Order: sequence, then C-alpha cells, then structure tokens
Amino acid sequence: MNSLPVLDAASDESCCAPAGSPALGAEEARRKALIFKALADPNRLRLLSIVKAEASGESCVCDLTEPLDLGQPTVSHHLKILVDAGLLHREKRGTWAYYSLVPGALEQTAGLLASL
Amino acid sequence: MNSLPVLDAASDESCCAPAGSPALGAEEARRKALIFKALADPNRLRLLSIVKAEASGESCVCDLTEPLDLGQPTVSHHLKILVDAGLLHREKRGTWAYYSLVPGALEQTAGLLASL
DNA sequence: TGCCTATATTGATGATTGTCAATGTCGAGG
DNA sequence: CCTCGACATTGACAATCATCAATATAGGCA
Repeated sequence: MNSLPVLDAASDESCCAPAGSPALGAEEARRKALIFKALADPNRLRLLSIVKAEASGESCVCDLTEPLDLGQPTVSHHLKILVDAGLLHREKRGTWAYYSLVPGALEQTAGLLASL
Repeated sequence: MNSLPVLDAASDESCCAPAGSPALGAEEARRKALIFKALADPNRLRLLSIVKAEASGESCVCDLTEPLDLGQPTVSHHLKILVDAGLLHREKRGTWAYYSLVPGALEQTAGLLASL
C-alpha cells in the first residue's frame, strides 16, 4: 500500500497549504480523512496512548496485546494502520518489533483541524 | 441516538481528565473515537471547511449540496453525524436549516490528540 | 540443522458505513 | 385547505472494516 497521506511529509513544498482552493479540495480532503480514519477506532487510540506513555518511548507488540484484550494479529493489523497513517514508527530489532510515536505527528494532526 | 461524546461538555467535572487511569481507558477511548469517526470522511471534512469559511458563520443545506456533488439526503446524513459529534450546531429558521461551527469544538478536538 | 518464539500475512465472517431512491414532515404562500 | 419547497427519515445495497483462526516468515539458540 504505502500511502503517505499528509503527515510524514515536510518533503514537498507543502509548507503552507495551496490556499488557492475555495474551501477544502476533494483530493486534500481524502488524504486528511485517511489520518482521521486511523484515529477513528478505540483500540488504535489506546495503542497510541500506551506507546506515548511508555517511558522509553517505544513498545513491542507483546506489551500491547494484553492491555487491549485483543488477539496478536489484530493488534499487528491496527499498528500497521497507524504506521501507514504516519503516526507510528516501526523498528525491528532482533525478533521484536518496537513501535514509537513519530515526533510531531500528533501535533501536526491537531494542526489539520485548525487549518480546515 | 443522542450520544454527546466528549465535546459539548464543560458540564461535568471533566476539566482535566481523570488522570488516574493507566493510559487510555476503554470507555474514554470509545467516546473519543466517536469524534474522530465523524472526521474520518472526506465529505464531512469538506462540509466543516465550507461552514467554517462562510463569512456569516452559517450555511444552509442547499448551499452545501452542490459543492460536494452529493444528494440532499446524503448531505443531511453527514450533517447529522457532525451535529451528533458536537462539532456543528443546527438552527432551523422557517423552512431553512442553518449549520454553524460549535465554538471551540475544533480546538477541543485538537486537544484530544495532545492529551492522549 | 532444527526447534522455539515474536511478529506479519491471509482468508473468512459479521458488523458498520456511505450512498441513493422513495417517502415523510413541516413551514410558507396562495 | 391545498400546494410547493426545504429538509429529514427510512429502507436497501455495495463497500469497507474489525476481528479471529490458521498459516507464513524470520531471527535466536541449542
């Protein structure tokens, strides 16, 4: 898949929004909706919360499975959605996969609301 | 239905979050997800954008139907979801229904991300 | 090499969602 | 009273989604 919706950017010249469109364009709306879709699930919100609360800044899947009372494949699925949305970062070390918040991603998402 | 998710509040003693829970509780996550679900659709984001951009602060359904290229019942359905989420306010004057942003709702929603 | 453990992927299934056509409601004007 | 116009509601349908069981991949270790 690999969508790269709106966040994670800072790559293009997408600094201050096109600003040429009357209200929100269809394509831009579709991309922003992808991010909110990733947030539109209770278990994914809890995953973000747990990862954020971790002192080390990262959590492995095994630490995320039990507090949510979900199967391991389901948690893996949710994590993939959050990574695809640009909210989480995944790093595999040995047998374990460590997930951490993408720095500034939540703030940038909050900014999407202000710039509606 | 009438959910009253998390916003629109300022009524309970819900000022600074319980802060007693380890990470995000299941029930609180469910309520917050309801709001993001309302934002997780391109057409609803465009509706919010159009209403926000209106100089008078409000728009009637007839003004919202054509720019989205959707049927009138569909627009009405989306507007209801946004009202139920506490993001839009609905006021009926005569035959027309006027929709306006709930003051502070978007900012409050942005705050949900910071307090994850 | 071969097993064990952690995570990802696949396939299936029930639930939710976005959309439209048809119909209902209700205020305004004749 | 009757009709018209703006909006809401209902019912149906296709598409998407969340979840799980089963299986695959791949690294560590004996």
